[in-house]
Amino acid sequence: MTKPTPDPRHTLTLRDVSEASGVSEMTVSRVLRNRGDVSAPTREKVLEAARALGYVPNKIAGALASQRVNLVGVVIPSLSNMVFPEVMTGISETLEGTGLQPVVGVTNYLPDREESVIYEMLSWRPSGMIIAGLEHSTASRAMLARAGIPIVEIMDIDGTPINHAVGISHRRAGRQMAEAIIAAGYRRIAFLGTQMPNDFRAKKRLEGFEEALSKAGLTLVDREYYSGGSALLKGREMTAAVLNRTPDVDFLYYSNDMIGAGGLLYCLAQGLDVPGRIGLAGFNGVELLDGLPRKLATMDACRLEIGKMAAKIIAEAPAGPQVEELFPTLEAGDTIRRS
Amino acid sequence: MTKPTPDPRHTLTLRDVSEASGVSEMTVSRVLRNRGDVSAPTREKVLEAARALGYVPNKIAGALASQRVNLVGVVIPSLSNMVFPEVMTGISETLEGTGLQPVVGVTNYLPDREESVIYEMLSWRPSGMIIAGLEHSTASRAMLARAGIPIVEIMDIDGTPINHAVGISHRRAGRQMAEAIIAAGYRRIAFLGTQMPNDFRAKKRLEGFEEALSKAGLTLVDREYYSGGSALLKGREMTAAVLNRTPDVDFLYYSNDMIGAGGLLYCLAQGLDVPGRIGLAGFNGVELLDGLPRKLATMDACRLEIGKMAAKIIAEAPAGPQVEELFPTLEAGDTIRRS
DNA sequence: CCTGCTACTGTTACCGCTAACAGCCACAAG
DNA sequence: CTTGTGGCTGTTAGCGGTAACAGTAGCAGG
Repeated sequence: MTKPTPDPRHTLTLRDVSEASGVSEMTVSRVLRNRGDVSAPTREKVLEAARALGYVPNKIAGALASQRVNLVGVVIPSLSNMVFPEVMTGISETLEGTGLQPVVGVTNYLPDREESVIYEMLSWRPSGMIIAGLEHSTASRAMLARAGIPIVEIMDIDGTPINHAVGISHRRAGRQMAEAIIAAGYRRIAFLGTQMPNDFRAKKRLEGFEEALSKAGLTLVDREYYSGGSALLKGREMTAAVLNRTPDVDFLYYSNDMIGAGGLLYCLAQGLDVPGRIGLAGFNGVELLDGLPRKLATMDACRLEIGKMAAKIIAEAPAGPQVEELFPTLEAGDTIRRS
Repeated sequence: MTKPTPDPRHTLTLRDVSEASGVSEMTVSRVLRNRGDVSAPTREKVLEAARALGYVPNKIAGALASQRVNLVGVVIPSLSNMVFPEVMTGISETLEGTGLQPVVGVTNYLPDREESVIYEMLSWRPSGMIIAGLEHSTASRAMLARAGIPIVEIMDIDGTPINHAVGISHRRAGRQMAEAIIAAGYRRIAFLGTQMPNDFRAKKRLEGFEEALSKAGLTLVDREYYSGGSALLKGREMTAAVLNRTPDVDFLYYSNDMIGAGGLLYCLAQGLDVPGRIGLAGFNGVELLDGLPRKLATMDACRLEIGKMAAKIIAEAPAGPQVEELFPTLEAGDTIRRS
């Protein structure tokens, strides 16, 4: 008489597989991890038993025993703005095949939330962390610094990284855009952006932008902020507000492509001559918008590349700190006058 | 002479905090988890020591010992299409305060990938799983079924759930849209969608749509598929192709709002009378697009609500299976003729 | 025959934490 | 004085795996 089927509600362990296949737990472990030498027949027996039982290894126990966790924490402010999904794609692609796996945490641009997300992630002892931005609470920086794992701060390099960093200079990006706008002959320039005190990158772009303006003896003739809601719609509304308040404005600089697109649609609907009477520019190089009637001027933020390089750094865990600056390209599109 | 500072590279354990504060590891554990009775002064001492050392608990060990993991696996096909981020928002909001935390896995609509994502997640012994769709490989279903945790399949209810399900009937959604279109007097109707054999929900919508057409004695006069690229741009291109090939088409039904928006912009640019000469409709109710010159007809997919209800089921872990059907509302917008 | 080596399998001791239980003390009640 | 009782703290024994090491057998070479 064979042993009765064990309680099917009991979660399986190596011991179950070991008993079912008549070898030690250690051998089962070796088979399932493809590590060490196991004879072909034994291997077959074990795999067969594991499959038959529907055994799923317990990584918690495995990780505790081996002191190795194949997870990489990724901390980003938001998933809904088109920029981070692309970064994630880069990370996933590069991690593929390294045995590492990304785990995402979202902070909604809240420093407190960031701190708790980091804490929570570190408590799972990941093999590395990728975090958007260089601005973190003191506690966050301290936790990361003493975690003893590679930390990569991404998107931005205007500041002091904890360890590694991959990104672009947003300050420079803002400056370059301003220079291009000025060179094209625009002079009465307004800024339209999000009201997010913790979007440091948007803030830096604006700083660089204003810096370049002031170097040319100019200042912003108007500015408008929004928060929440549909970006495209907000872009329309803000644009209407600015045009109404400052009718002689000749350029609108948006903090992102989505509100820029809303503005563009509004200007076209109003029959304004774009880019003759008025020019527009955004930021990000969102592929999503390629189908607009006219191509919005923008700067691509190298998102895919940033994801790939960050993941590469984690996978290779270089000894010394590493800072990689990428250089966005300005795409003038159809909304800046050509000389 | 005081003890020398311990190796700062050594990762901290409860023992370090226990030594630093002069109490047992157990008491430290109790303090850090707020469990059991600990005197106020002891509590203070421990917290102080933990903070000073920068101790981050090891959840791997904790989970193994307590057999409890505060993680909920969420398996979705994609992050870049505006639909799942909103579902995630619903999940996060509801999980907030339950002590549970979502962990996302992305499958890119690939069944093999889905299987490995599920396996990987289950190996961390989460407290529950939320998975998009009802179609999974036999192995996936088996793993989920015997994991002994609540499983919620979301988005769709046209099929047999493993356990719980929350979603809408996509077949019915397609049917309803067709009925509205027919009622508005359109007769020469084309379909434009994605070429994704594994997007079962889009497929079901189309089936329902055609079913309703045929009940009215109609068939699709044209169809066009695409894959990859910028959805807005593809929408334009596909629309151009259909209008070119079938000039007398009078309605374009898109499988999602994004390509629908591209089509809308194209039609408007061509000076076509929308919705007089030609009508358009999409699917999803993407808020993002609210800023378009004209509001595209669509059906909202109840994404936020689905996320919330799924999370609620996980948190409450009801005894019996539970299937929740939600009912999307048709938003006629400005692209279907009003009677 | 012994040695050394390779190929395979088993034993033991943890990994860092928590459940369960066992003290200990002060104080109230009998 | 004994006995409870509640508040607080410590001890012990795992959780389910894996690293490290310890066999064991078979076989080639001297």
